[in-house]
Amino acid sequence: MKRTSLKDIAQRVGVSTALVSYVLNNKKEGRISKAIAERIRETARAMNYRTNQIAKSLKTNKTMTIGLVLADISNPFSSAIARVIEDAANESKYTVLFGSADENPERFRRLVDIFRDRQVDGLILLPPNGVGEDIRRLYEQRVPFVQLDRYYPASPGNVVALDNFTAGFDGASLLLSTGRSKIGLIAFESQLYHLRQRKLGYQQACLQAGVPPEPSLVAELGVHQLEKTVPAAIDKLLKNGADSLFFLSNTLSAIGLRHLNQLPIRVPDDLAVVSFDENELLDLFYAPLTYLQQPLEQMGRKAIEILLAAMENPQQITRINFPATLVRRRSA
Amino acid sequence: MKRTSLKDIAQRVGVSTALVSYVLNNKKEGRISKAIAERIRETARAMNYRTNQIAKSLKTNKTMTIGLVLADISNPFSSAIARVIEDAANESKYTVLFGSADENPERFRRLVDIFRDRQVDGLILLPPNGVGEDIRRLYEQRVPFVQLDRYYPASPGNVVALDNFTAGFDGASLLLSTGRSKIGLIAFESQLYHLRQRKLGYQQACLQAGVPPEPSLVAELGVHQLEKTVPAAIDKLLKNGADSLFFLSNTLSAIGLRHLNQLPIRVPDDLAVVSFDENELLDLFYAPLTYLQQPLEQMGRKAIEILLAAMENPQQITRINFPATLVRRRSA
DNA sequence: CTGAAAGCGCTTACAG
DNA sequence: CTGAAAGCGCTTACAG
Repeated sequence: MKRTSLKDIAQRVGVSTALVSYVLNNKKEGRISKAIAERIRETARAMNYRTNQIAKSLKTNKTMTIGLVLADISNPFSSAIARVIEDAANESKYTVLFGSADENPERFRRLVDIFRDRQVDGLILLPPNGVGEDIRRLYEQRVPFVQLDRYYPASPGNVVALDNFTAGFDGASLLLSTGRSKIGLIAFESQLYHLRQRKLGYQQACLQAGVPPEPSLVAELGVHQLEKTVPAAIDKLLKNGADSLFFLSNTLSAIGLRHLNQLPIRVPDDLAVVSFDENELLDLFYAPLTYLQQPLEQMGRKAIEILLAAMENPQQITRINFPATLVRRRSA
Repeated sequence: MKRTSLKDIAQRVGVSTALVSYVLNNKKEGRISKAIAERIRETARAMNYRTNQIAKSLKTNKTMTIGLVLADISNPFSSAIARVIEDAANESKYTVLFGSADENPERFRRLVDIFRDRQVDGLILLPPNGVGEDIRRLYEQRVPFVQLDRYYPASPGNVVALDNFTAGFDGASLLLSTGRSKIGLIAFESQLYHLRQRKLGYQQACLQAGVPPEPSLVAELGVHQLEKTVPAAIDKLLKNGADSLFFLSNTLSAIGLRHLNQLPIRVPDDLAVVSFDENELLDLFYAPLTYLQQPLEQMGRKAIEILLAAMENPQQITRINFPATLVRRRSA
């Protein structure tokens, strides 16, 4: 059963496909006789006409489609972002293609290429390590894109992210202000700028409080086997005398909490804890976690807004850092 | 900066676009002179050629694209499925468009229409309430699709789902076998078939054990305001004497656990608990939850496999129910 | 071994 | 008010 095309309608009504196209797109309003227009619309409805977006896209050079490259859609942070992007994009009639780069530069490049081959109108990127040059090239090729959450500060183009330095600073400061001076840091060994900034913020807060950060209180973990490395890191930091823990991402704290849950240690009395990002887990822990909240909804919407603007006017580039909110609860 | 087209390459090399198309697609191998082929390939590389999938799709009537309609990408169950689908689809060179229907039939229809307008080659659907007729119509229109997880038993077409009746039966049976006879059921009031089946399984298990299911032990909740209704339901069931709780979905148990966490009741001694589906939360609860595990990976892959087969041969339809695995842990 | 030509389903500048 | 025509970037049956 072939889909009905403009031509089918045109033949049935006895007009040109041009005319059918005009009325169905509400172009040239008023310059087409009401009677004909009505007949065309009716016939289109009767024949169950739906426009072939592929054909339309080929002609107009617009696919009304956005490519979203995430770390991993099954991760709560990624999927929360995906939802915001989906809704914001839909409101402007865009559909989103997504892919998970899995912290793998190769996969990232492949996804970007696939999306470009499909002629997406723009890209929202949460890039992994090692693709700074690729981002730069996208910029030079005038592909509309915005880096979201994660970004390469040295690569040009639009950015929407957190003020990660301040967030790290605020998290550590809270701990320090409650009398903790041996803050254990659980971080990724990643070179990702936003993560580096969080760590720098933490260090700055310590220095400023007259508490030189000790390397023995810092654990930097690879992305793999976290189920093993996080508990081991926690044990080590505790052995080294940590009186508090600062998790620099929700993946780390999610796993960390499971471990803390089984330890004969009481949060917050024996150990204060602060984490990044929201997560249902943080609520269920017996001492609801204090955390730094990213304004995801705002950030996602801003990213789409900037992307749409960039499609119109590629000259104007925007780089924004949103402040995190410190949500205080029982753990610190 | 215009993208380079086949024509550009053809002109540069001095051959027809047809020839360029042939060599770049490895068609007519051996029937094209090595020398020319090599020149074409080299030029394509030099000019940074990438094929325009939109144009190719228009001609071939294949977009290498799959539409995935979920309940809500930000829900862990949806996003876990999305990841499996993404990987399985990618392995076969397909890209996936996704959308969240939000338990809303209108949104579901809109998403399906949008995906079809974009000429997706097939659809993976997790349909909400009230779209049985739409599914039937898709079937009649010979659109390749498979219902995944949720489905309308009366609508024709491919299905990949859990054996929900047996899963419900097994969950309740476990509770009964450990001496619990007043099983409180926390369910959705939804008419969704897979949820109904879970409930029927529970009832059947009770009956078979000589424990007539009491309506006062069953709570069926609307999808909204669960943050309030789940705790209220739990309180009610406990008041009515429930000695155990059976959550029919992970959304329900996630919220329920937060409430149980604050109650002066000990799991499993005072109250045994069983839930559906995996979730990090289930681990963090002080009594790790016993739950019915869906073979998501298998189900997702099977869905793609069936979908690809359906694109080749629309006649053959497959309906499969996978068994759930009862994962016993401390809560029951 | 290679090319001219038609056509996929649209849109749109142009002409009348 | 309406239509003929070109063209978006590909593929492919056909002819030579």
